[in-house]
This record gives sequence, structure tokens and C-alpha cells, in this order.
Amino acid sequence: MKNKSSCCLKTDVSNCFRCDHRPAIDEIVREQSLVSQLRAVVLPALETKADERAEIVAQLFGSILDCSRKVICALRSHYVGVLESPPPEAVVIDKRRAKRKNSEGSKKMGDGAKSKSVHEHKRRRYTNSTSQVTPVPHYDGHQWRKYGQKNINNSNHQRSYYRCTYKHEQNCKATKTVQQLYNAGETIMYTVVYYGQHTCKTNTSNASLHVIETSTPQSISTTCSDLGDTRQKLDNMHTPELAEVCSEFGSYHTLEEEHNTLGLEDEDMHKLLDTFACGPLDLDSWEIDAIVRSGFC
DNA sequence: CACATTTGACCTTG
DNA sequence: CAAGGTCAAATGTG
Repeated sequence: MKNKSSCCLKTDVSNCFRCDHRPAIDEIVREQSLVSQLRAVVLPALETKADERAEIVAQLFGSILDCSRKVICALRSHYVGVLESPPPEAVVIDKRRAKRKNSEGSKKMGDGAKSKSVHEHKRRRYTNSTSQVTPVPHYDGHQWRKYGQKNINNSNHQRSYYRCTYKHEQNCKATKTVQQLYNAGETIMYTVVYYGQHTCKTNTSNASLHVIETSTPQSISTTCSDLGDTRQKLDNMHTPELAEVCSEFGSYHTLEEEHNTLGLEDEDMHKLLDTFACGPLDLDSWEIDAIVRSGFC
């Protein structure tokens, strides 16, 4: 029998990572997720009622998130090296991208049946990408449209491909991929990789907020900054902006509305929020709606 | 009906 | 040829 702390005496840092601080960090990350979600529900409700307490509540939420962020960073500082080497699945973010090159028109395009693909059908157009690991892969303030999903080798989870909703309207070339990474306790973590910058207008003011540079690509701190930035943004927001920036939070607007229209008990609401925190958080609004209506089973 | 998602085919790259 | 990225028809949803 070995006690958990013994592994820290070894040079195997990854074991140390697993045994000691990780559960604590997972819990705090989950807490951040919960708080963020709660805020997404509460603030819009207060704002629409022109409630003066909205600002205070926003600040309180911000302080709470700030606290947990600091705790995570403190814990993380114990094993920076470990976190800098991402989990196996996260490394997948391929090297093929880095080597993209020219090649116009396909050579295989001989037969007429395939000639419809004369339009460009290239692979990744960007060599620059930013990645992050987050329990809330969709809450980045931008509107995305899913255009594909693939099974990925050596991975149990599919990868989803998203492009900016305004790709055609505004020629915004931002895309992202989302793939479930691992289960951190009850929290499911996702790797989100962003390609290209948003050039769409509705998001210009927030572009820097959501395309987050990750000096330590898979670190928890990325999640921290994500939530922290979101917090900052929310703190300064009024209702119209909230609706825009939190377009991905739309689901939670739905929640709040459901709360009112369906006459949910507070207890149910709590249960619902917890469901989203623990479960896969890439629920679309329709999925959340479905859960609400089905009584959270 | 318009828009979003799903899904299989197609394309590029290594 | 396998793997991954993209397209677009089919389908679903409000």
C-alpha cells in the first residue's frame, strides 16, 4: 500500500500531479465554472429589472472568481513543469498544420463526378493557433456554427469543428475545434483550439478577450484567465452588451427564462445549474431546454 | 421558411 | 493509404 503523498518524493512529477493537487484544482475549477454559470443567470435577471444591486453582485462574483483563480495559480506553481507538458490527447493538435503549403487544384480531380469540388477545399489555412483547456468550451463570447465532427485516432472523443457564424457575412475566418480531453473528477475538460482572428464586427471589441494566448498551452491558468477576462467583461456590461458578448451564454438566458416561465422551484434551479457544472458543458441551448423540460434526469 | 446541425463524401497532407 | 479538415446535401428545429 502506498499513501498518496509518497509519489511526490519520486522524480515522477506526473504522479505527483495526479495524486496531490489535481483534485483540489479540479474542484476549484469546477467552482469557477459554477460561479460563472450562476453569474450568467443572475446578472441578466438583475439587469433587466434595472436593479442597482446588479453592479454589486457583479463585483462579488468577480471577487469570488478572483480568489479561486489565485488559489489555482498558487497550487499550479508547485508543478509548472507538469502542466506545461500537456496530456497526451492534447498534443494531438497536429504538426501537419505547421507544414501547410500551396497546392492549388487537386491532382486527383480527374473524374467529372468530383469536379464540383473545383472550389477551394484546403486544409487549415492558419499556422497560428491558440489552445486552451476549459470546462466550458463554448463560452468564449463568439458565435460559432458547427460544420463538422470527426472521430480522432487514439481518442475516445470526437472532435467538433466550428467556424464563425459571420464567416460568409463578414468574411470572418476564425475557426475553432473542440474536443473532450479528460474527466477531471466530475468536471469534463475540453481542448479548444482557435485558428485565425475574428474580423467580424459584432465581436471586434471582444476579439482580444476571446482569442487567448496560451504561453503554457494546456495549463489551468488558461482557464483562469478565460474566466477572469469574462468576469471583467461582465463586470462592465450592460444588458445589450451582455446579450452580445454572452451570445454563447444564451443557454443561460434560456435557463433564466425557463425558470420564470416554467415556474421552477429554486431547488430545481439549483439542481439544474449543478447538472451543467458536472456534466458535459458543451450543451447547446436546445439540449439545456430539453433537460429543463424533462426534469433534469 | 430560414437557419443550424448532422453526416458522409471529398480533399489535402504526410 | 491513413488521418484529419472541409464541404454541402439531408435533416432537424423554431
